[in-house]
Amino acid sequence: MNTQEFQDEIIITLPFDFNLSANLGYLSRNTSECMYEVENAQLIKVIVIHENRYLVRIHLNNHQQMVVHLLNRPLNKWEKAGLINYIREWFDLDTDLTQFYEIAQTDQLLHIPVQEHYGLRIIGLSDFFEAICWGIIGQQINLTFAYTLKRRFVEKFGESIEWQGKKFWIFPTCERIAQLTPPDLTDMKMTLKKSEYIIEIAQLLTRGALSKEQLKNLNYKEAEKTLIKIRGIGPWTANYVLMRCLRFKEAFPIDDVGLINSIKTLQNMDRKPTKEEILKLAHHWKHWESYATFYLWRILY
DNA sequence: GTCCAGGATGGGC
DNA sequence: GCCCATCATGGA
Repeated sequence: MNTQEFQDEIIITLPFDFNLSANLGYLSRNTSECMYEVENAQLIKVIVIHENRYLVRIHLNNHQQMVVHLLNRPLNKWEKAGLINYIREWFDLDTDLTQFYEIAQTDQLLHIPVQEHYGLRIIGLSDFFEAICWGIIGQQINLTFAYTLKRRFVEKFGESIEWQGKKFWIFPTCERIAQLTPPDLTDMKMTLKKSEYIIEIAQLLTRGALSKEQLKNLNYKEAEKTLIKIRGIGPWTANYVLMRCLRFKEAFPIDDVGLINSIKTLQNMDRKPTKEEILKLAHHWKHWESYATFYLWRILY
């Protein structure tokens, strides 16, 4: 094999309106995050594609291109193509935001967050199981505690790659979690219900009764209905997963406390807005509800 | 000590 | 279909 077919660096061309610091700003919003590390305008993460693990470091070069360095292994050309696809989807690089920015410019809620975080894209959670677990973990508890629970979960049941004395974690597989019993999770202070939900869903995924590919073939409403039928996944979690993992632009976690509080703040209200009031405000966002929500979150977190 | 948090479920009506 | 008690723990 000709060694010149291998390489450890990839260049990715970015949309003109992409802003790395806006995106790293989102990624560094919580210091307890355990699935990647942000430092000195660089992002380090383990990316898993077809059970292959790539430890990557991402930063910008002087030409506003994304530079991806492989830290644990070289790539052949097929792996390179797969990794580029993964990263383009992760940062939603193939979505044209022109229309969203036009809408936002004249929107009473969105014009401020969009001005402040221009260039931000919805950062994906490509791993379907991770997206569902993160949704369930985050139900009805404050974000700080949610990050603590996720870290315990990942460090107990996930694997890691060591690099320069640091561990970079891989989210636990559904196969691993499918073998657990609820006490394995309640021990780390997850509620019994959430423990049951996560294990049941891991078993669904393991036996192929639910998959990201299956949902990809459905339209938004069908996919939402499919997810909500599953115990532990309600309207909020379904839309969170559809937004961050399946990338439906119209996904809208309208019950989200963060969204509600963000609107309360921006509207200078002395009470929380009702669902009807939010729907009225969101009327102009058609097909961009997910992006609107993501930008509104940035006001608070 | 009190209130709230990136909600969901199952029961009653 | 809507309302509501309950889950359950930690953060502020």
